Amino acid sequence: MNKKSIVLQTTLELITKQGIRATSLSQIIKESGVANGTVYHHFKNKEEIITELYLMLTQDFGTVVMRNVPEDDIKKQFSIMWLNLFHYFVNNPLAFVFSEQIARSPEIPQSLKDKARQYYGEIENYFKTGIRKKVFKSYNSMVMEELFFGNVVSLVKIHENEKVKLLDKHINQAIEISWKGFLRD
Amino acid sequence: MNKKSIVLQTTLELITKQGIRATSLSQIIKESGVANGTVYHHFKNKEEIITELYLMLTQDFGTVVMRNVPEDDIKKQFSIMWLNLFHYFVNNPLAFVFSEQIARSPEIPQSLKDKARQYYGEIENYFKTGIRKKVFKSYNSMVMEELFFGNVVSLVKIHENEKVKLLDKHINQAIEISWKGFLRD
Amino acid sequence: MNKKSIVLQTTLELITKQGIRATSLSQIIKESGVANGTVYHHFKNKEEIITELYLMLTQDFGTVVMRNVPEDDIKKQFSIMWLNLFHYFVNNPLAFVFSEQIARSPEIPQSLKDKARQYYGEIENYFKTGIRKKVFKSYNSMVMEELFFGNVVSLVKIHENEKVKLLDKHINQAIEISWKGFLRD
Amino acid sequence: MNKKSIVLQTTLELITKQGIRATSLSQIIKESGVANGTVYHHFKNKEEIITELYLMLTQDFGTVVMRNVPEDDIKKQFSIMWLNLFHYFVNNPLAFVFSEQIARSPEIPQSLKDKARQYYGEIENYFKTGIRKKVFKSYNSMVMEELFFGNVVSLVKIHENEKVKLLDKHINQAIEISWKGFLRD
DNA sequence: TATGAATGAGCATTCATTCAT
DNA sequence: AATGAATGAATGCTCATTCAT
Repeated sequence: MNKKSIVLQTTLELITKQGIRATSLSQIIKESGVANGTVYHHFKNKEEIITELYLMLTQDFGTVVMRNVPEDDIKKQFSIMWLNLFHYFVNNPLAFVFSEQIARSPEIPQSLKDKARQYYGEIENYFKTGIRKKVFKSYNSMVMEELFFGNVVSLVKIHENEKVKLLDKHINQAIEISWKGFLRD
Repeated sequence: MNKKSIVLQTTLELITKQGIRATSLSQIIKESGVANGTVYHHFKNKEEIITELYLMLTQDFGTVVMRNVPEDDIKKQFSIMWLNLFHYFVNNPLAFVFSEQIARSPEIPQSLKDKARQYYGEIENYFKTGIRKKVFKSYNSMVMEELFFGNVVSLVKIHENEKVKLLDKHINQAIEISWKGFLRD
Repeated sequence: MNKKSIVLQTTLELITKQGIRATSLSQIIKESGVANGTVYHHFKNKEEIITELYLMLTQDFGTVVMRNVPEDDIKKQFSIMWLNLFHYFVNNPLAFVFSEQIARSPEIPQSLKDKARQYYGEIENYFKTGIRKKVFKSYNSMVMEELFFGNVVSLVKIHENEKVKLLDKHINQAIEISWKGFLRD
Repeated sequence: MNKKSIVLQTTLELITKQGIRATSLSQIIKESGVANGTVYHHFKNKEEIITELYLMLTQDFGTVVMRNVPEDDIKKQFSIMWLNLFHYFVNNPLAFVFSEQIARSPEIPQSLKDKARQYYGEIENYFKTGIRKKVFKSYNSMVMEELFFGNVVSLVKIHENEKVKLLDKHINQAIEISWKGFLRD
């Protein structure tokens, strides 16, 4: 494992723990046991570390969400997508942090935000298909996506909070609530 | 308007624009035109400014959410609560930022987070009543609250994004989706 | 003597010894015994220290050159001006360094360079008068000024070199050479 | 063109543009497209690049100044030498920068400075001959050289300044002024 | 001959905070 | 109540240089 990877990995961990702004380069350097200049040999500046990290994490985002999604059953598709996203965030806290911070933080350049947006393309397609098939009511697709996404996020937040033990039962309830909202009456 | 208020107001604006971590005391001082020491005369440290700001913003949170909520009609209650929360966030971006950052950021002490939690008491009651009245299915109440809350947040985010013009139509769709999810079949 | 003056004085000495670029802020801080942040309390950045120093040094430049210059005798005027400039540079090495570096160095903003230029106004007038009085041949006045100035600089350089002891005799020779060059045949 | 030459050439250009101190090795490396270590393969350190460059530029200095200088006519000799030097500096800005910086900058070792000095030997001889032939007044020869040299430099500076268009007329005036100063009355 | 990873001292600057007035 | 001089740790970054390949 070369120094560059070490830096990336360390940064990943620190940001996950503390957020982007709270993570200083000095901390990254100290934690990773790499020399000051070494970081700058591999990265142009601090932002580039974060950008690279972000790209690493999001590049497989689209495929992750669609993993094991069956061909036909639109309801099953919903559950699987929902859980895929949920587990992805739970297992990739940084990806979650990034997703949450994307809208606001100026640290993440617009180009990246746009790139992230495109990963949702598959989700958008899903909802449009659902509407065409008369399963979902014909709501605005951006609203649908955002609510779907937000529902997953809400559950991840409960999970993260750690004060409450999140059970499978709760997750299934959330999926059910989420699903029902979009249905045609 | 005394110096203390000026500092609070300036901080409010800066945090809204840039987030908590990105807002430095020097910036607050420069922007507010107040002297270095004056800030420290009124506040013990930077954290105290934020805490005080947070308390200012959230103290009327509970009443805001319940404003104009009718006695009987549970569906109308839902819409009004939903919109109250939505408009509150749209008009108080800092409150929104805080809400979003509460879960994660270590800058906000746990005591405050707990305090914030209690404001949701009214919402919790609402859902419990709804379940008792057999309008809502008996989901876990924390899940319900969090999803309700998250749905509002999702819409605020669309609104904030500014790329898309959020119309009343979209808001009504969101409320409908949100409401349907919780219903008994 | 307040901290700001100490910083200015220390910087003056260091730049005189080492040149502008060779003088680091850390050095200024160490040498002046002032805290890091104190410097930045008084100056916006390193450039501002240099600018302020430069203005301090050059503001009396014009009057210095014309000090004790007699009314009538154009030859005596020449000698006095020449010596005024010479001694000014010898006694204000930084002013000399600055003068030398003005043309090239990008550290000194154009606005300052222009300001410096205007101090030469008196010298320009002197030569124009001399031409009108048929004492000097009618050379281009910028050429005359620049050569006059350059002659002084040449002698200061010999003086600075320290390898050769510069005697009054040499200075007088230089003034004579300088004077004769401009004369009408 | 091998890597070593590329490095030298790039350094030459950068120093000409920015001065010695402002030119960093990293810049040289970036600009020349040569690898980090390659520079250190060819040069012991940064100073050696500059030294080598300096020697390259000055080695033909003596011959340049004396190029096409006629045998007899002492006045014609003066003009030619003057113009040779002028054009040399105008065409070799780095040589000019070096000449200007020689006296002060500690980056250039004394040994080099002495070496440069010796190139002026021919000029020294010229003036001594002139004095012997009773054309020049018997001024100190170092003073004469330095003023001669300084006069050329003054014109180069006007030329460099670019604000004023330097015409042949001006150059001829400068040569005339320069020449007249040294003459026996 | 040429490469580029690695280093750590040093740089200019920003930060939250203290304290005398 | 209000000021602003003073502090020094910390930040992001550049530098010249070393070394194994």
